[in-house]
Amino acid sequence: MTLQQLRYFLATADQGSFSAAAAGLRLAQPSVSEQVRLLEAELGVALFVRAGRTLTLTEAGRTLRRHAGRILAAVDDARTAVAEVRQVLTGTVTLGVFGTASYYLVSEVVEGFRRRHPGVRVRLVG
Amino acid sequence: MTLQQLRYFLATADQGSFSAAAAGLRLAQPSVSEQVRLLEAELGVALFVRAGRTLTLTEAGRTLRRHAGRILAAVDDARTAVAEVRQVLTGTVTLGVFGTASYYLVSEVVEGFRRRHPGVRVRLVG
DNA sequence: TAATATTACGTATTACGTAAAGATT
DNA sequence: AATCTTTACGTAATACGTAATATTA
Repeated sequence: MTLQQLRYFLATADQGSFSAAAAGLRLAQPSVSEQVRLLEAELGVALFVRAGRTLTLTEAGRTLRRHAGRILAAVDDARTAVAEVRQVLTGTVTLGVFGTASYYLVSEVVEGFRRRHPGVRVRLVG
Repeated sequence: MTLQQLRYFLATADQGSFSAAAAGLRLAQPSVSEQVRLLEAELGVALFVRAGRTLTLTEAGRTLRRHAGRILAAVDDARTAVAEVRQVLTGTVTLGVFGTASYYLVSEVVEGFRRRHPGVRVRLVG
């Protein structure tokens, strides 16, 4: 089970069609079909009932649909959370330091900070 | 971002080492390193600070760790839920039918049922 | 020097697209 | 006939392992 497969499955379930889902995902239909087929194979259940050209979700399909939505939402949350941290920890900090022994005193702290936050540029101004 | 990458990342964070994580996952170290590196590249943030041979999670890494745990748990939930449905909908139903016109009457219902639950074997006994 | 991480590179897997066939309305 | 799905197959991307290099305790 991959996130990609869950996305393709969800798009197909939403659209009720492989071709429509593929169009929305800007992919060829067979690619979408294949991934859904692989997902079904791994889970050991049919997710759709193919009756002619009409697709219907099975019970398993409806179940997975709910869970897939949750999973993909959690992935988006993760992205957002990390992006926010990156935002915060990607800038420049300018530090004014006065007094002779000061460099010594701050160097240790600054080094530790730099190690933990490599994305932040630390400028020391004497 | 793939589930695989999240698994490798989580294992590495838990073990505090690429080699230990790789051993646990029964993979070669470079494979694990590479996937984590790709994950960092996609997110645009370092997840670990490489200080010598010691790995430490960055702020972004700690954030992702929490979310990754949630995501992978949600995936397990999905698997379990689908497996339960499969369990229920993979058996044999034997239906005793009496009376002359009965087959006609039930056939429509049975066909609909079969369509919705292809995993269930339906036996009709006259 | 023993243990760990990174880099380099070849191989095997796999995701994708195009093309063709099958099926249904 | 037109639309959709599946099958078949070749190609490109990529995940993996082995080997070599670098780095540190």
